[in-house]
Amino acid sequence: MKQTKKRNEIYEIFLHTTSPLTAEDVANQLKGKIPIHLATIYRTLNKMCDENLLVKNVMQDKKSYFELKKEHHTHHLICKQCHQILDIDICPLKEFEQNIYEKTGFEITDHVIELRGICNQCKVKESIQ
Amino acid sequence: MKQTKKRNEIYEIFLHTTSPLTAEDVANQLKGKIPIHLATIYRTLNKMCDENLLVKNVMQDKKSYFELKKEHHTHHLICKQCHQILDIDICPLKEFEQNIYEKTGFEITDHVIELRGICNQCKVKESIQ
DNA sequence: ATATTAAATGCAAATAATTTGCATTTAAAA
DNA sequence: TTTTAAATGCAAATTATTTGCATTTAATAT
Repeated sequence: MKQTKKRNEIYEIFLHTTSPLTAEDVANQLKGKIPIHLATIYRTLNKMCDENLLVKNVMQDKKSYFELKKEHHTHHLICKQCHQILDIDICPLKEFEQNIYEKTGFEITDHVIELRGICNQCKVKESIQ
Repeated sequence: MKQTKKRNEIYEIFLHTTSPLTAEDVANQLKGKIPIHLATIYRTLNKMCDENLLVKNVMQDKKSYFELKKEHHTHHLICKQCHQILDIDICPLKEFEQNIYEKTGFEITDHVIELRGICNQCKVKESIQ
């Protein structure tokens, strides 16, 4: 792969964000900074996934979300109110997958979890009103 | 809501299938039986979700999957080889969600899990060759 | 330093799942 | 049986994403 300004700028964004981003999110962050076509962003993001720099993940809104690939994968808490996405490091499926394997012989190789609800701040705000 | 032949036929399909179906899956099952437009299928499926007869769920292939709504929700094991979808009744997130709530105050109200891997049959087949 | 080559980019057009507007039909209520 | 609101078919719109192609650019060999 070739080192370009655009590629670096995109990668920088992920280095400074913990929550998953769509191609459009990336485009918005680059707006005003550098001119870049949305198709290029898509191509770059997908390539970075192939190179194992990022991971892609389709959420219930039918959009692809990208984020930095980490050794130990993380999951996310998505607040339905303020749309903020919180990272959690614990994976609740370790044991479960082992269990399933023992019981059924089905070997789970990868999983996606989407957790939605109301974050603490929003709940506090709600209770005040 | 109005009782129609088409609606009933669609609902019947779900009563006799355990795995989640796309609108196209439904269309294929109805092909030859009754003439029905794909748009009608989509509208019916969505309405049935509003009526809490079905639940919709977007998977990593970016398609919407529908299935019968049950009291206790189920999860699925998707075989990457034979594409069969297996139902599992256990939900691995009960405790976890409680835990998250206690630690962070984030109240998880709904979750989606997609579990992919290789089913027992496919693994056996593989080992034979 | 320069020429060469393969990858990256921009742009417009294609794709694919799903939705929607509108005219027509049909089930249920009056 | 008439009335009315919901259901249906069809074509066209929508939305996120991909792709073909011409052009530019970074990395490589000379």
